[in-house]
Amino acid sequence: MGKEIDKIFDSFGQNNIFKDKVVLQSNHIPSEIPHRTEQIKQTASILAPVLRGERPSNLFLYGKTGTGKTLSMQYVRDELLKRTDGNPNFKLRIEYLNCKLKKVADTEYRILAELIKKMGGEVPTTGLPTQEVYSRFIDIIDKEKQLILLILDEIDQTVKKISSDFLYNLTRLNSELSKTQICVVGISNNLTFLDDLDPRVRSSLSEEEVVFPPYNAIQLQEILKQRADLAFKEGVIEDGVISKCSAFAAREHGDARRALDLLRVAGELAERDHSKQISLKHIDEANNKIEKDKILDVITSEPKQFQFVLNSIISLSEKKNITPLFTGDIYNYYRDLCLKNHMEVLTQRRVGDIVQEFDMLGIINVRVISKGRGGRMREIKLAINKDIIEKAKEITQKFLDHY
DNA sequence: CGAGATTCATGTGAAGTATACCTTTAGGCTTAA
DNA sequence: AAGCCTAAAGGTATACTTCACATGAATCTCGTA
Repeated sequence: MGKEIDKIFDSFGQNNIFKDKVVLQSNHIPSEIPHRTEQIKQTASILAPVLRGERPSNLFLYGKTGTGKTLSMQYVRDELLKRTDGNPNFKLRIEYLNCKLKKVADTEYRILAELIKKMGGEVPTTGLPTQEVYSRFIDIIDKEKQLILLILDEIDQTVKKISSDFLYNLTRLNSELSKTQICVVGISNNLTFLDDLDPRVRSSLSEEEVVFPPYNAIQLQEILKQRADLAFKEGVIEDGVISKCSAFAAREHGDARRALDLLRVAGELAERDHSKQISLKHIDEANNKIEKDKILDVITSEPKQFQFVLNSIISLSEKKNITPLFTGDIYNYYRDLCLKNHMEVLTQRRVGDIVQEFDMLGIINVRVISKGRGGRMREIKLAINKDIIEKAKEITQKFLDHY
């Protein structure tokens, strides 16, 4: 036993793939951001007034996932902080918040609570009127004279739960603040997000806009090469690996984050194989692994009723092998499942909403169809491959066996 | 035969309810002077 | 009398339920050719 472990750790120690893995991790901010100079310049010049202690225009960034929005914004943020750090004349705070985080920042209340926490305050998870949380937020911000830059990432994800009044209020907070000034930077993946917004909100939230176009395959290759040189030891990358990575990512609307993840995971897999090189095979494996991990992660963190519903969908589609499932079938199966396990049964209304949420998560595909006299219903298909379905079923099954 | 009415099974929005938790307040008890 | 604890009152966000109306195309109806 001891020898086995020694073997594992020893071979891990003599890492022959990575030189510096950090540069491939998604939170890493490189010193150079290729092909985004124009966007960074724009952002910087819009936000530059903060350096004189003036409030800049509210700003809105949009582009698809992995086009460097967050990265560029964080780069600009760091530069701004570098220049204001230690300046006694005014204080600059830049707070970044990702609104997509389920159960953390996906409602008005929770976003405010999260912001307060970041500013060093405390707020209970429930029980307070939102208005009260709002005014606490104002209090805590307005305690001392400062300039606040609020970066709300992926606000489009929450637009259904957040009234546009909230966004409007945020952008107009300044009138309620005496010492502090605030500026809102919104980041959105959805290019049509602004169109669905109340015109008042739109005009005040996006006084300025910066668009991030997707990278093309050539640009992706350059990005990958640059980072790979830093991350990997010499010669560990087999020919064609980089171009395959970028091809994969280009297929996904030029998602650079995806490409980098691919490369990193492929490296990890190669390391685990004790290979001397990262081969094309590793890229394929990495592609599966990433997809799988991402989905399984989401499923695992879902509450039990959601797991029951998902389990019903999986079991039903396996058992009957009818690929398009319909709402009614699923609900019946789900209800039996609950009864068998002595669980409370949710209403069909609610289950319908849960199914819709799974659709949003990309685990299933849902389409409302009308079968004429046969009624109207959702047509449901699993959107994940066999391999993942197996695992997903295990997860949800585990949940089930507890009862 | 074809236009319009009907129908089915669920979609969907709004309003209501249950739960878990928060603050405030008033009373009761303890304590120290 | 001041200070502290407790419990009740009054209030909220969130997840879920209830109620009522909306949908959209296959099917039916019925007047017409």
